[in-house]
Amino acid sequence: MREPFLIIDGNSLMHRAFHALPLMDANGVYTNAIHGFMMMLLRAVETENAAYLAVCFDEHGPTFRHQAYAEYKAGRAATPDELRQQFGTIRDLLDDIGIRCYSLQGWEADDLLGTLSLKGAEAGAAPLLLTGDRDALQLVGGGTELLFTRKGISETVRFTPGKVYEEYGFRPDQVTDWKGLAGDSSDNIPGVAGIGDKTAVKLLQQYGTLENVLAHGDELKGKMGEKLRAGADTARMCKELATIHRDAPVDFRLSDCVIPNLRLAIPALEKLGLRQVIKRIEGMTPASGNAPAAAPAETASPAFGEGDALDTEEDLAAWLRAVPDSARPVAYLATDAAVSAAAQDGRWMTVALGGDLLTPGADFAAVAAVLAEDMKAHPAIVYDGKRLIHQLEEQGIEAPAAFDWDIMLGAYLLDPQRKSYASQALLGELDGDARGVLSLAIRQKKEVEQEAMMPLMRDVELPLMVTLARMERIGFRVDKPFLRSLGDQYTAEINALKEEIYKACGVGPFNLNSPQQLGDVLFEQLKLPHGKKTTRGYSTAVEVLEDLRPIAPEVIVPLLRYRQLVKLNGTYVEGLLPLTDAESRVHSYFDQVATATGRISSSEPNLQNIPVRTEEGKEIRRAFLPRDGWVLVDADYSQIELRLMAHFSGDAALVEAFREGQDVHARTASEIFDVPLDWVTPELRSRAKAVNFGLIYGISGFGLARNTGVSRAEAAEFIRRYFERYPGVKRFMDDAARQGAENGYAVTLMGRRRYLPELQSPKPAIREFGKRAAMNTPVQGTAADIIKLAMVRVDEALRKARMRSRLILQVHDELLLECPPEEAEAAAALLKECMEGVMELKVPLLAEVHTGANWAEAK
DNA sequence: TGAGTCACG
DNA sequence: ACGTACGTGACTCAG
Repeated sequence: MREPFLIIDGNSLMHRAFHALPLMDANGVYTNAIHGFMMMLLRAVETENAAYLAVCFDEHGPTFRHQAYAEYKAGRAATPDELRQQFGTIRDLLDDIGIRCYSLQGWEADDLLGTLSLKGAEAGAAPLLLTGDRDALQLVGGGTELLFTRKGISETVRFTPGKVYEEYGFRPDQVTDWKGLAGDSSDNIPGVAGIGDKTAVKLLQQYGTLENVLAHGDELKGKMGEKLRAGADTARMCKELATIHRDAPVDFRLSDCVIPNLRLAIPALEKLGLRQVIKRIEGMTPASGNAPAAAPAETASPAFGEGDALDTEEDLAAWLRAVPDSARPVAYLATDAAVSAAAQDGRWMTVALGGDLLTPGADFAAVAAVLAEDMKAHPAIVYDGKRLIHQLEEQGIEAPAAFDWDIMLGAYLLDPQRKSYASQALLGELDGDARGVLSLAIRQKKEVEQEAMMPLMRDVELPLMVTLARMERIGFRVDKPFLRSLGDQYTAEINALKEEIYKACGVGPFNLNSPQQLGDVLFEQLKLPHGKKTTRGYSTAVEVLEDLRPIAPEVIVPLLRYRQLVKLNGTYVEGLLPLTDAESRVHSYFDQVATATGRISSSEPNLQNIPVRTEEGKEIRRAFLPRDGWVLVDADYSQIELRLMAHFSGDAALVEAFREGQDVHARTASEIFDVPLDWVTPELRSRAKAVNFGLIYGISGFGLARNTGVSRAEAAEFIRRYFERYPGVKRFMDDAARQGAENGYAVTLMGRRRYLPELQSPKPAIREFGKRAAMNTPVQGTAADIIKLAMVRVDEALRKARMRSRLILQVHDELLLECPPEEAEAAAALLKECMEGVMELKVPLLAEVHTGANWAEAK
């Protein structure tokens, strides 16, 4: 299926928008035409589901070929200053976003439209012109269609050849003939004096072309004949003037026109005050506009059948041998049905997979072996390389240790908030084709480079992908008998608690797991005072129940215990056991593209939320074991987020606390409660700790109060005192929020970005949320950068030292190794070294290491 | 499928 | 003038 290639006449649309909209300005810069232009562009991209986009402009300056036409155009009213300025701004804006613009000295924008539509169709796309210039109707046909703007900027009409005829009574190729005869006052083309639209159409319907009309001029009687003979030369000239030339010497590659992430426009649009446009971008579904699609091969390999179902792994091997180094890296995509490859010179091939009589095709293992061999020698461009590694290893094939690029990771770095990184969402129509992977990768590399995230990709995300794949494959051993016996204890106690609760409530059995039914019993039947309400009824969350404990302990105490045990049993015993493999190991999936801040997430099972805070919960950790006879070595960063706060803010007191190795919460307590360090009580320290947490989350008095139980006034006072004592931190927080608003995104130490459209919201609550995210993201995100880099270093160091110890888990600020006992000491030292030495900050990084026979012991 | 709850950093 | 701590995933109920 041909993918829509939207080609916009920039001059036409800017004029159209300028005249349709009242003048608007932001700090003295006029913006009405830009606003209108962007709205038209976005609507067309979205409704047409465009995969490619180009914008053409006139290039003013010396003209040669079209001098006559230019002179005519010069006869038009000069472009007003208020519009002229906007042309410069829109060009910069489009460049910023990465939308391909074409302009060529001596050529009009519509010549470029004509040329690009021809080339686009040749390259396999479906060109769609967007313009308000009727001349362009002549370009319709041969696969090209046209959207003609109508009614200001709000509507367009779609022209196919049939629609042109229906509307005007002549074919697209007769547009110039028509203009030669009837002229076009808006274009300063006179046509033949005395011949108007209707007559021109009649003549063309009879004679076909202008030349033929003139040749038969003698046959025409009366006034019309005279007019024609008199105006013949003018008519020929007018036709020439109206003719669009489709041979402009443009440097065109369809892959250059892949639509970039339009969110990139947000910071610049914000500066221009174009909120409506921003909203429009935010409202777009990822599949439109944000879904860079792929270029079909511009020159397909003649030597090998493209997508020929009979191609084999030998054909792939031969194809690969024929790929010159200059055409590498090669992109690969493996789906259930096929493996395809595409090279930088446009050559590509597909090997269909099969394996039974109904679906003949190559054997995946055989194709995969060829693929892996090539990837080892030449790092490749892939989609979801981690999955590919697993696919290869399942076939007993050694996977490559490095990749050139992964478009899933690329898409994540460029927009970590996307809902989906499914190949369908990234590649659109070309899903399933390596050519799509290749062209998207090319686009992404440019953007990642532009946004200074290349080191993050190269040194962190790409190698980490390989490390995570290994961690997933290795897994974490679980003590099943121990877990089962825990489960039995929980179940017995849960059943007893159930009875106790029913009895205490004085009502028959009801579903304790239903917040609705529980709320009904507690607050309607027992008439206990209710706290906050939820959409469905009363909240039965722990905070609420805790408050009820003194009022109705006979119900609440067993209920809280019940809740705790049900959680432990359901999630961590019964949830975990079915996930173990034949070796009693669980293989968590580490999602590298899941979070907005750069952290990884863990699922099936989630090993990042195994209980630790309560003694009851900690028991679960005893069920996590190293390989038989080995030990676990665990290391966690001490206060990494507060240390980063110290680093970023440079705040003297905070930096000093860490450099001196002080107990930072105690120091904070001493500062804000104005007592000597030695006098800090556990109570004061715990309050100060809450304040420190609050800071990391983007502090608010309300939040601090709610979380610590102190009054709002007290919370506000704590914060006031904190900022008084730590003015550098205050400055950092304010700067973070301000920069978030100015740039439209928050950024980490390694350049990872998170876009913050919330800061543009008209709703204050949403904007406040945006501010907190702007303050938290650099801290949480940099911590993520740091531990990710440490993981890569640890993995590398272990292999270099030829150790058998291996990384098996990451929990945000914690790494876990399983080690042969004789390596434990060395592994612990290596782990500490890698984690602390990962980068040099204004304060030292500290990692605390422990060894144990199970996870509880190693903490 | 979304809301509520709760486990973690 | 407004409702809130930041970031996740699993389980359960109920529509």
